[in-house]
Amino acid sequence: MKQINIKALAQELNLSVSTISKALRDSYEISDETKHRVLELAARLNYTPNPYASSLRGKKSRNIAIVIPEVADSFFSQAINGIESVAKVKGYHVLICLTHENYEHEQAILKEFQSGRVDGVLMSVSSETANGSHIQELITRDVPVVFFDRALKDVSAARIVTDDFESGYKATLHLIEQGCRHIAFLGVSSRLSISNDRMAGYRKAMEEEGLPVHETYCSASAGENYTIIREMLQRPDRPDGILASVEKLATLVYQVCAELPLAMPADVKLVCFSNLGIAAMLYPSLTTVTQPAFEMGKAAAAALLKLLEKKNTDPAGLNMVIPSELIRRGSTL
Amino acid sequence: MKQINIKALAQELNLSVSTISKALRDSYEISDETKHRVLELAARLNYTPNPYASSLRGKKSRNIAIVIPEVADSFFSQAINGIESVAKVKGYHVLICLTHENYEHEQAILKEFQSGRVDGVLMSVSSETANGSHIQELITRDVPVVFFDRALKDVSAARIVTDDFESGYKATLHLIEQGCRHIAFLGVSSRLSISNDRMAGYRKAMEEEGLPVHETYCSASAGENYTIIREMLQRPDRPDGILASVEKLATLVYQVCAELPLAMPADVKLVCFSNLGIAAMLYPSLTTVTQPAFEMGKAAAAALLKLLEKKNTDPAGLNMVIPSELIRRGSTL
DNA sequence: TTTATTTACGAAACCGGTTTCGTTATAATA
DNA sequence: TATTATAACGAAACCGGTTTCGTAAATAAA
Repeated sequence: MKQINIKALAQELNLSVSTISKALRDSYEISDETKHRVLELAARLNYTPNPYASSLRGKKSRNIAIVIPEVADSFFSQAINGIESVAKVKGYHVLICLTHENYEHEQAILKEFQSGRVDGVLMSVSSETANGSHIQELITRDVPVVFFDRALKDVSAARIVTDDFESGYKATLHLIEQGCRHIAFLGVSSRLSISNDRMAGYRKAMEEEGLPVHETYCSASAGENYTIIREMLQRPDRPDGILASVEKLATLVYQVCAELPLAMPADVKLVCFSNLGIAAMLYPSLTTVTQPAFEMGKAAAAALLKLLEKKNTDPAGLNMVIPSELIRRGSTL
Repeated sequence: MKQINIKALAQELNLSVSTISKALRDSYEISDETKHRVLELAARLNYTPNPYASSLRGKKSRNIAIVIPEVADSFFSQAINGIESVAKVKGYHVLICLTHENYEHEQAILKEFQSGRVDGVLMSVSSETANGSHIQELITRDVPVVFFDRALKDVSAARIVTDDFESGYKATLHLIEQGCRHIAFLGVSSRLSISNDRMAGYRKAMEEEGLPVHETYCSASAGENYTIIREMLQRPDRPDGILASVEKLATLVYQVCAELPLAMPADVKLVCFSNLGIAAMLYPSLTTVTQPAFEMGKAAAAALLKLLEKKNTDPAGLNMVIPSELIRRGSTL
């Protein structure tokens, strides 16, 4: 089947391609009657404009990218829905790009974006990302970037985050109140603001109570993390409380506890940053720090669109901190 | 910052744009020395080709689309990873488009694809989708489509599915063996093959045992589904077994049972089609029919790429049925 | 030496919209 | 009536790569 393009419409109506283009874009130069004829024919022939042609000429793709570590995570999948909900009404398409927590992947993806493939980027950096030169490079080339959740401190871009420090602090206090004395913090990366801030909140709470801090970093590999958690819980001085900074780690704690076995919450209490809808149906039900994922996605997309629409906006003015909620459930009670 | 394009490279090296283009594409027409100079400069200036320009000229976007109802679902998020893993090695980009189980959304998305935005489409149709004219139209315009998991029977396209009938049959037999007599099937749509086939397997098992069938359709709205399930479980003749065809419904069953309260598995036993990694940590742990999501994604992407590379391939020859696995856990034992 | 090939490159058309800059009627104003 | 403004449209440049075709110089074959 032959693709119908603007030229085909022009021939059919005995008009020029420029007239068709203007009619489709509702230009004042075209009479209402002609516009009507063009629109009618376009609808009848099921005409769909070639997005690459307009992007090439107009230097605008009307695409925005979401760069995230993975989709199989309740926070990210809900954030995607939030982003998509605002992008759609503004006529933007969304490209989802996965880094799989890998720095090289992230670099390669952002490098590609220098080509003009997208007008702007929403990102949550990978746990391996140590510096933001690849992000800064993109911003230098006039592709605005908005961080959501996982931001880098050495890049000046808008950031939509939660109150990570306070959440870490409150979650730790909650564990302490429930009687924990050896509380371990499971982070994902020493470079990540979310991990650092949550850990700082944890550390403050521990130090206020004069308790020793145990900070452990996990990797992107579920297998390695399993080993780390298992060894940690097998030691004689094993923790009686765990604060896990990402959802993936909570599953492993449940698994290891079931295997050893250790009873939750009697032997070990667990709090996890998570947006899992079924947290309440786990055994025991999981105490979570739940982030406003959908709202964060919406806010991040709104910030990016503001940057795209008015170039002279100060990114720092778009920063937002949206509070998380500590939901106490069986794993700590 | 000025975008560097092929013309900039040409001026810098005192060559023509065609020579640069050929050098970058490793054409035999260009001497090794010139190629080397071009590659070196391109790397030094961080040149990234404009994908829209090549797509426009070449009529190939090297983009494939994944059209699915949602991302917040363990099956789809794992399938995405499978698709992405094969697309990446073949140099294709992946666009994820969400229908939110809405037919109009799905139609609009596919209509857009008539523009040449993507070279091919992988899709799992929405639960509202009753007929495949929008899909057929796309295929007519030479955009190949491959179904994965949720296929439409009236569209002739390659389909990568699981053994839905057998899975439904086995899951139902399992419930019967565990003593259930009033087993309800929770489907998502009477038009969907997965729902129909699973239901047919359920019906066969029930009829073989001379048991009455109870088929209920749920919608895309969690609120409505909650009401449906709650009313079903409050009736005097409430089911003592449930076979849920999608993950979202299982969560609601847990919730309703906790509220009424009904004990699982004593009062109600539950089997659900799901890929949730934490199914084993639920209370009670969830008996699942687990699909090979990652493998299905890989197979679907491989089939699509085969269609893209050799036009004359028969779609029907690419069909695959990959078996699911019934994993017996606490909710039925 | 003459002719045929090969090598290495450039000019220009092309992809399909968008936009600028005419141009020709017609209407409005002086 | 002469002049200006306006309405409605077309021709062509343009976006940045890709590809076809042509060509000059170097090399090989006759």
